[in-house]
Amino acid sequence: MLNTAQMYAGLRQYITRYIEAQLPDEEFNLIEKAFQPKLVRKKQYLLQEGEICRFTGFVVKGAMRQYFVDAKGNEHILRFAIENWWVGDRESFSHQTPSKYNIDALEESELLLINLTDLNELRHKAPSFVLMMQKIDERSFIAAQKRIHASISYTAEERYLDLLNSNPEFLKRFSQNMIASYLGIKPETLSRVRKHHATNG
Amino acid sequence: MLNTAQMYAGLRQYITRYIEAQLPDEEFNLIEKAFQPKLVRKKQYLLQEGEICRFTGFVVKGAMRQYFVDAKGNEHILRFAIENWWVGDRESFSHQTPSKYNIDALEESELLLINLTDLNELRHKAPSFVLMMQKIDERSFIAAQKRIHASISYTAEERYLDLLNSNPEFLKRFSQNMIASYLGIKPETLSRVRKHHATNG
DNA sequence: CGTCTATTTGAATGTACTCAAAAGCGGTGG
DNA sequence: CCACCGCTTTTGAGTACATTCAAATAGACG
Repeated sequence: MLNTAQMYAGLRQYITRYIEAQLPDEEFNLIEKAFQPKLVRKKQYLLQEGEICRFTGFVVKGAMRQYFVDAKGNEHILRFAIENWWVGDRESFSHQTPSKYNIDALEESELLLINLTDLNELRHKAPSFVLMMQKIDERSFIAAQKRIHASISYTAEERYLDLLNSNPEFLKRFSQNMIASYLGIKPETLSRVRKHHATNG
Repeated sequence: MLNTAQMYAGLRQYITRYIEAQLPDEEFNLIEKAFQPKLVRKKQYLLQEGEICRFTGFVVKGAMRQYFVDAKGNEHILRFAIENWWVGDRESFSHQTPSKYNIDALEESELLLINLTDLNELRHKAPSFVLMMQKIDERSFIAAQKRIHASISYTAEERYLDLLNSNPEFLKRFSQNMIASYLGIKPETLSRVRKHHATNG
């Protein structure tokens, strides 16, 4: 359990690293004022399907997932968010429309939240923040594109190996049910894939 | 075949609509200077795998595709770009690293290209352009997320119906081979899906 | 310890793929 | 105008990969 000073320090460090430049105190003070700390306990929701996403969150500590439930009742995890990742439904947040997604905590998580009004204000007052957002958007888009690349051309086993390579920490941290859901396969299939991969090459 | 004035007029109209505000002449003059017209004939490449993507392009007229070739030699189309869309490999362009993708013209296409240096200059000099880019990034990310959503939870038929709904113009404009590749299925499967959908509901 | 959930294993099924061949379509040249 | 060529689309039969359903085993947590 972190105190608020530690949480804001985490955000500051993140921004500084991200923009690869000094972050002036006066800018960070504005940023600090705009973000509110929030504790989300395991299995609690930050967002539920049908709600409008009012916040974008920076994960200081913990692990969240964003998922949706399809017509057959199957859960599909779209993304995980762990320390130093951002969480929220971009579409719902920007357009202020109901979300198709649920976001909940896989572990007790400590977030810093900002709402759309405050974020738009920061866009005008804190150039460092704008730069950071630009870079995040770029990175998010590239990550999304890689995911599309993987999902349209890889088999279940290849997607697993790709994840093993790109985000090995996920495999240690999350249950196989969660990993399977993220990979777009069934837990039984993931189990078989792992067995096959362990015995063979 | 358009003259250059018509091409720049197309870009100006696009930006104006996108930012939902007036675009000052002095800003547009800067933008105009930064973009170079380029004609790409059918089947010609704008980018080939292994090259660094030096340009981002605005499609004034025509149709382009971005695709990659997997280990088995199968082509997978990541995205199409038609009139008023942007084309380029974002990752390669931003990081100036070799691209995994090919971009070629499905029809004779007229583009306006900008390189990274000029784009970064525009970022400083043309606020309208920055705003437009912000909105494009957001939109691209949301579109990518939808594609992930579809590819991890929909069957071949559902993906086809989703495309039929979201981009019906693609189906009129591109061959079934192209559509199949975009959907991540084989042409034979698409043919069967269409037959099934035509006879049944 | 007992309960609940996660993971593994097995057998049958289904969806999409591969390979092969036929049919359709568009453009070119005789 | 028709014959031919190349390319796309369709159709068929067999196959592979992943799913479903069911049951057994293993782990986690109170």
